[in-house]
Amino acid sequence: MTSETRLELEIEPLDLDLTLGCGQTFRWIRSEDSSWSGPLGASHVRLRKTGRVLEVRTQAAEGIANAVRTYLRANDDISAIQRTLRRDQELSRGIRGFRGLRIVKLDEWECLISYVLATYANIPRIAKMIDALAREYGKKIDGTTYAFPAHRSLASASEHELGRCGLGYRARYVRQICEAVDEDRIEELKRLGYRDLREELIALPGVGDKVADCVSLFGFGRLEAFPIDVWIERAMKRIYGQSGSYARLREFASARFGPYAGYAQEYLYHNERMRAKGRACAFSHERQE
DNA sequence: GCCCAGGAGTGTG
DNA sequence: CACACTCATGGG
Repeated sequence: MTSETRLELEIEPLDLDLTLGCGQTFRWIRSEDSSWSGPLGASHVRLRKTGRVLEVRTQAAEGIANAVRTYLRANDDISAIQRTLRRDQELSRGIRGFRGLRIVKLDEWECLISYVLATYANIPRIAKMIDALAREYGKKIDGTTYAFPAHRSLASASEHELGRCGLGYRARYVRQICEAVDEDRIEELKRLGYRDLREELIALPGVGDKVADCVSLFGFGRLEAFPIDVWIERAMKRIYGQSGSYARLREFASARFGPYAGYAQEYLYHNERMRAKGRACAFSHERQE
């Protein structure tokens, strides 16, 4: 007896394939008609972009328009961000093709757990672990979709039970984080500046430099965060000739990209991955050896 | 079978 | 500070 809601939004620029396709978030599924479906908060939505129109279909809920706009960071001024980043000589030639790549705003708790799971696992497996957790501990949204588990629900599970979702050694970290962080703690963290937030996140078991920056960026929306994984490390060396410790690379990125380092990171990340797949890539010049 | 994965923790030089 | 080793397991 639930009726489907259909609405149209305009969020520009926006490329769903680039934004939801790989890396930032792990729960969206692309259909053959190039629509994307996935859980958004407590609802299940289907997104499709035709021209400038973003079509949203969902079974649920008031406020879905705002939820989508928040999730896709509709208020980010991509043109202004790209104008700023284009001052970087190396970045300037390629980023126009990434205009539709937006940073997403994930739920803080979901993001924290997801990126702890993401350590030393590839993307298909990360998606599988999260899906298993949602199926086991998340609230059922509709026939096949489960919401990401709330803190209360995950906290009720033992390490062994969590391990049955295929988490491997990560089960212990999830268990420990459940003990160290609850909803109130998340609210406190929201009020911190990036540096303090980062410090508090790193203090958590299973959270190091990279995960702390991913959670700062995708969960807490701190656009100055610059997560450095193996792909970014390669890009920094290949394009800028930079290598060394995490702190050193982070300082380089911060000085170079400033308050929008997070967007620069996404552009570099996607470019490097496309390059590895042998596709046309934006910033192609070599600088190694 | 092999190699690698959006790393982190721990120990050592 | 830098490096080396381990962690548990699944995808490609």
